[in-house]
Amino acid sequence: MKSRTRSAPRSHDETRRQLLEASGEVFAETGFRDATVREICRRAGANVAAVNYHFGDKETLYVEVLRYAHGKALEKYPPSMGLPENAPPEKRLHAFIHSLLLRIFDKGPYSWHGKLMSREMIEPTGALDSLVEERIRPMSAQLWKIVSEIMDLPLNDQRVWQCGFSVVSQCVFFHHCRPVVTRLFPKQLPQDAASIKQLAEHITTFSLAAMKSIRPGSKRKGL
Amino acid sequence: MKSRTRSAPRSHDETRRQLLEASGEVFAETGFRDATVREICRRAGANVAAVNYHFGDKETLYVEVLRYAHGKALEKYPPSMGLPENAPPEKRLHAFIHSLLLRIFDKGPYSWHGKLMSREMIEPTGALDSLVEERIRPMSAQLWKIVSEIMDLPLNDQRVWQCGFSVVSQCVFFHHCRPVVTRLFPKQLPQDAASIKQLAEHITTFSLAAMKSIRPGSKRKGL
DNA sequence: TGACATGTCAAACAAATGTTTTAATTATTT
DNA sequence: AAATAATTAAAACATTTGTTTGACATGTCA
Repeated sequence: MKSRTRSAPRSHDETRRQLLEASGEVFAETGFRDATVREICRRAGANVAAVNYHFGDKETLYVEVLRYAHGKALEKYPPSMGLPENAPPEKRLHAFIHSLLLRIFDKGPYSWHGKLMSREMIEPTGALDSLVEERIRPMSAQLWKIVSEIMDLPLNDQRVWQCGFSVVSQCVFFHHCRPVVTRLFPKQLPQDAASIKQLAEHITTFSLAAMKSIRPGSKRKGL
Repeated sequence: MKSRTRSAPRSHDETRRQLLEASGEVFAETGFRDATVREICRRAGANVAAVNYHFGDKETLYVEVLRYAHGKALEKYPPSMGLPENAPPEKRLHAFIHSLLLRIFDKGPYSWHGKLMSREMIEPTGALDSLVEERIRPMSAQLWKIVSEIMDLPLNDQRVWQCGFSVVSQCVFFHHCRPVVTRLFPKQLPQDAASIKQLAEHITTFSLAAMKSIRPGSKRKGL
């Protein structure tokens, strides 16, 4: 017991990681309920009892997977995209939008992150609470700060709040409504890096124009 | 057999209807898999065997419910929005946005229709194909016509297509991301008719400003 | 009224599945 | 090398749940 942390067995962490990867896939494909522990363990090359041994139960595994996925995605595509804190807000907005799109449309080994999040929207589990507080709220704060600077309005102004959501909504739309968009216009869904970049530019242009027009002192006020 | 349709038993259709209503609620609340036949029958005041007797199995019941919900929603919100064809496109855009929001935030007895649609986004069933063709495509065509007029661009221009989606995305956002928005800002979710109206005005102003700025010949072009 | 069809109900069935148990295996430490 | 702790594996367990069954009730028609 004394040297337990140091003497971590060779393949413990490896099995744990394999379980996380496998369950990420399975949960994304079939949802929490339809995902079976047996299938997860099969893909992870582990025994049926492995989930319970390493995570306690299926639900705890799910919570850990959400954490793991979001962490990996943020690590791969940081919201600032390497931009300095004092860059002009317009550029930071573009970086924010572009990185969010990249995370959403990522085709890499952690692409199931997006699907897991979508499922949480429809059917929130206990995992969502901590996810919102730990990951999403800080990101939102960043966005609202950017919007507030662009619109030259205080952070608690309702217009800032609304415009922030207008920005995010355009980013997550293609992700959440993919089945409908696919059926309406099979060719138009963002696929490669180029089309994602183009979409990011559209959303940035669209939103910037709107915000600058809404902000106080602007001459153009919509209709 | 000869007089079977005429001599339909007294409570047959009634039980069937009760099952549809009850399962609509339950499917929307918990999803297909988590919905139990026992709970559905309990709410419908029927026996556990009722689902299998009337619909064959649980899956057929689900398909029938989607049909049923679709019909009810169309009945309550007919696609026509009451505005004349030749009204200015700005006003038609506002009407389009407002009515879409009203549909989304409807609190009526068939409000589970929206949730079922959301679930179809995550996990499309065969029912989605006809739903898109019969209901969503005509509505989209209306919107793109409006956007095309506002931006003074042809219908097949990619910018028209993108801006149309930017408009819709803002409308469906609060519906799809409600769990997150609720946790971030519990007070800010549109609840009553007044806040829905206000949101419709924001989205209209935001989008109009953006589109007029993007359209050719405009002096302001975002950043 | 009596025979027949139809719908309802309680109970049981069968399959899936999360979890636990117990033994075997492997790694680490003394 | 022996002992101890940690991990894996196979099997069994317990519960949930969709479905079926056979009896009972009810309405229809001869």
